[in-house]
Amino acid sequence: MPKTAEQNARQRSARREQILQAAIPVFARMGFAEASMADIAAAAHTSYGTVFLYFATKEALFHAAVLEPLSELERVFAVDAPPGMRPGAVIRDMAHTQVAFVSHQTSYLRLTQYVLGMRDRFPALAGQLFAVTDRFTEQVVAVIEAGQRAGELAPGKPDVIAQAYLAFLTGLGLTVLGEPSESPLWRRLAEAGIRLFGPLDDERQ
Amino acid sequence: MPKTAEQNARQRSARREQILQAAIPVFARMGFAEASMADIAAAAHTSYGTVFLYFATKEALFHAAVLEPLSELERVFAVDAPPGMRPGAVIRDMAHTQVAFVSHQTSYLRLTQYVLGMRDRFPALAGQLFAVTDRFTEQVVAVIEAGQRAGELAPGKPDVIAQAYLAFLTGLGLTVLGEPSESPLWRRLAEAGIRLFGPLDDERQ
Amino acid sequence: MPKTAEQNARQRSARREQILQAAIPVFARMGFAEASMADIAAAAHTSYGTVFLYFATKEALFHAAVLEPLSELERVFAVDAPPGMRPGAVIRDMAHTQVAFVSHQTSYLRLTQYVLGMRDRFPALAGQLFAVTDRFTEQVVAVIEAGQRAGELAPGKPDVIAQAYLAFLTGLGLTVLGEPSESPLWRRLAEAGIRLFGPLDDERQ
Amino acid sequence: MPKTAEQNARQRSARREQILQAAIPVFARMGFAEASMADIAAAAHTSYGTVFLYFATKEALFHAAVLEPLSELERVFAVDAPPGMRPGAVIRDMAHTQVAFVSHQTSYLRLTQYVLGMRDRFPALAGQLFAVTDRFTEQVVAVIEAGQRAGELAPGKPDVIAQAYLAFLTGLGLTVLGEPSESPLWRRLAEAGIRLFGPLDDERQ
DNA sequence: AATGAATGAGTGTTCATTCAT
DNA sequence: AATGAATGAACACTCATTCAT
Repeated sequence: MPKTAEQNARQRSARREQILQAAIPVFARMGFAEASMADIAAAAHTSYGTVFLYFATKEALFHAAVLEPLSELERVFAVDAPPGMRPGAVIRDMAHTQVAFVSHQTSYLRLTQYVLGMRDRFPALAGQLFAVTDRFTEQVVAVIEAGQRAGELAPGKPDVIAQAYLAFLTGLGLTVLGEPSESPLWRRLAEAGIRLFGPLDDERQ
Repeated sequence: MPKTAEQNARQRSARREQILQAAIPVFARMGFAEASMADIAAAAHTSYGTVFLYFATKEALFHAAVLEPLSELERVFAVDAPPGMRPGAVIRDMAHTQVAFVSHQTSYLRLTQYVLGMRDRFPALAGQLFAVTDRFTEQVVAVIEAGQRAGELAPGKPDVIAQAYLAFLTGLGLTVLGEPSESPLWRRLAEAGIRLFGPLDDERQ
Repeated sequence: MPKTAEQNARQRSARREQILQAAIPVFARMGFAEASMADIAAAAHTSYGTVFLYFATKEALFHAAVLEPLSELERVFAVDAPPGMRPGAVIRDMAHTQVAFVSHQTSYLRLTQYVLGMRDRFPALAGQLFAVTDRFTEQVVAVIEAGQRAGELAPGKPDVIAQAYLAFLTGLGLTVLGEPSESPLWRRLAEAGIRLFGPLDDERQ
Repeated sequence: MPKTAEQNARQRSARREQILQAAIPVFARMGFAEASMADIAAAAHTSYGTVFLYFATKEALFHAAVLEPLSELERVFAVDAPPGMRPGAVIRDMAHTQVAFVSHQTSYLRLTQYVLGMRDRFPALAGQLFAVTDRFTEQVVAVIEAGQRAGELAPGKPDVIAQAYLAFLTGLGLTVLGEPSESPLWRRLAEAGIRLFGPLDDERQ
């Protein structure tokens, strides 16, 4: 009995995902040029030729590896405060969530940092990443402004603060070495980062 | 009549430096694998073969490009307060100096971030870079402790704060896009970063 | 539908042999360094890259070219007299067989002589070749001793005679110029070489 | 006081000889392509550039290294019997002298064998070497004919015998491994080789 | 759809030759 | 004359892409 079209489509997209997920850590570890399609095929437990059935070129696979997880990233990094939550608490939550995410998604984040570092080599991809960070920064700016209006944050240019916070988050992925994601260091670093916002009720946990 | 040994030595070391300085931005822009020795030779205004007279292999050139400017970096990043200066002021000075450095040395810093991101590919180099950041963190910890003892900084684990500051500095290089080094944004970012230390007299300039 | 494993294996080993056989005369004519992999690929009617699918490096191909035909060589050079044959006749047969072999396998023999001449460059290979000649010499010594005991050969140190005969055989490959293998000269040279053994019934054909 | 023209010429030719003599073993060990001009300069204790003052190209140096010692070789290999000496004794003397020469001049002889093996690569040089062996063979033929006429040698085609003897001499250089030139083996091998001529008075020393 | 062998363009490295000093 | 730095052509080896099965 032949498979239905839907079964076929499902299987195709599962295989595609399997290759994509295998490619991310390989690209993150080796960079674009030194990651070979053979490495990726091996990591995905597929044969060499099959990779090309799903991604026409290495460049296309790289693009997909960089861009497809972006929406998930953006979702996690979206600042969605429950209505009525106080801005200071929103920021606290946000920072903890995002630092926790950094502590888990090392491969993919390192890949994005690789692309950011090689802007000139991957201008289109870097552009998309900067668009995401721009949208992210805008959201953070809005929360900061709310916090400052509510008197919960010290004054200061919100866009600069947001950019400083983004730099902090980004740098964490590069400079924190081999810390397991359950380590209490991550919570402490999140607390330290919160100071960038100038919280006036300086209560620590 | 052959050149004197001294003439030769001087010329050789000048040429070596010329190639090394040309290699840094090329490696920073393209990464190790995609930077070709021909690119580097062209950037250094030398012929292809000459590069190999001064660096036996591409790997050797890359190592030199990453490691040789390190001592200069360490000198700039050293925290050397004039005796009698108050810790809060020391930190303020330090942050401004270092952010200014980041705003100028984009190529070399991006190269170090590239190496940090590819730890698995360049373990020896990454190890050396981490040794430098460790020494740097130790110095920052000492200043923070002094500041906390003097009552100029809010309490908080000094090592965590120092690491957060390092992440902030590192992230600046990656996330700030095409800002000229004279832009006032850099000063503002430095001010924002200073908040990581928890300064109690929160007066801005 | 992919090829079966067996089909693949058979095709692979045929292709490997094709490349190896093509490499032998090229290496014999040009030596290791001056034979280019492109030459060999052309001689094997394969593309450049394909050669590397079957031999990882030029050195590996050279080793295979020198060592793999050795067992065939050793088989031809083995002295296997029918039981009851008289030692003098055994020697006569052996010499004719071996000189005939030299007259045919010019390429491969020249390659072995090249390796013997460059002992310092190819110590491992030369060692293997000397091991073969040692085994060969032992066999010849045994026949000489039998012949001397039977009174069919003049006295004389058998090992020295065997070595002289080996030198004679080896030298033929280098000094005889462009003689077709059917030329009667080869038979006459074999007869001349037989004199090294000191045959007492000096009947010529 | 400036050097006289003659002093100059003498110094030039001494320097040239020094380079040439250094080149022979290097070419013999490594072959043409793998011997670098830098190796040769080092072996000759000259600077790199100086080699090119005396030999315009590597090819020219190789030609000189192969051809210039040829006349000396031909002199040693010349069969110059004292008038009145019996042909059998002439042959005995000749063989001992020539085997002794082989035992001493390993480098240069190996170089000539290298050229003979690579006839297609060095046709002009190989041609010259074959001319020498031809002249040599002619002389040996003459002695053999005299010996056969005098009844001191068994009958047999003199040119075939001479060629067999040449093969024997040539092969000695390749197959005898690391035997010091004073070893008695060389005398014994010479004796063994003499049998090629079919001496009728088979008295050994 | 899946496989992996075949291809050849691209790059690091060597080294004979040139040449300024 | 002597030196050794500079040059670029040549070659081994890699690997993305194609394609026959």
